[in-house]
Amino acid sequence: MAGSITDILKNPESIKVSGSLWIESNGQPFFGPGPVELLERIEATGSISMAAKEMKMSYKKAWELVNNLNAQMANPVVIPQAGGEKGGGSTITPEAVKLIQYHRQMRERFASFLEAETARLKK
Amino acid sequence: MAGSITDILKNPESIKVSGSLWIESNGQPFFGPGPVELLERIEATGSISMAAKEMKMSYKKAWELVNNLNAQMANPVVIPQAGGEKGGGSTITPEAVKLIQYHRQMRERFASFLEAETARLKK
DNA sequence: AATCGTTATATCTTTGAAAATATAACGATA
DNA sequence: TATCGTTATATTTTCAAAGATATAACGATT
Repeated sequence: MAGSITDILKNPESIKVSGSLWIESNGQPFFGPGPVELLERIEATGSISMAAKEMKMSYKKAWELVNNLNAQMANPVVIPQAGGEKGGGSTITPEAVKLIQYHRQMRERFASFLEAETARLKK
Repeated sequence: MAGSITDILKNPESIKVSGSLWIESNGQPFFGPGPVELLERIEATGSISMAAKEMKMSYKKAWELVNNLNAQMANPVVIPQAGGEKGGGSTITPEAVKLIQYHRQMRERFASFLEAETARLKK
């Protein structure tokens, strides 16, 4: 529409509003898109190392994410076991499932917000 | 409230939803909080180098931001003059003012969204 | 033409984060 | 007790982004 922001851009059709969303605790981010996917893959594979490999993330980083998550929660979201049959593994707790679900819903609302902002930009 | 996400966190009172917002063109971010502040300071000081210094940003980076902005717009947002009285300087165009205003309003709406999400988290 | 502080650009250096590598500890199973 | 693949942790290496530095070009004013 006349008078919109897109009018003053060189490539009006390729424009959109984008963003990122996360949950902070103690002033620092602890639960964004990365940890969500990691938890989901730990649930699927039963292993931190396999989940990390699937995401092409170093085991170290994955382990740090898990550790940080557990530290912020009243009860752990991942139960790791070093040693045992097949060398060990990790399982996620009901709290983790709850977190994942919540984040997914939140992201849907955020996606709507972004779409609305992108639409607004053009009119 | 019982059953909320905050119940399963170690520090429920310090939790909040946070995020970042920007405008993309051609798939890459070109207008976020940094450029906004830079444009505002160029307007105030009449100089890219002074604006950069105020933000403790290298002149190089500031110049790159300005260049990138100008490249994405149908008409430049910053008019630079090398040489002249006092060595030169830069002014911003009405298009720049429009962009700044729009981004400010957008950020206010985003702040409301984040507050609503933070509130939702706790109930 | 000499001066000024700025814009414009190239090049070198730093440095901090990510990745890669290595190694130890673990515990059920056979 | 030997094996397995995992968790747990430290150390080293790599690499790209940021920063620092240097230099040229610019043009109104004097």
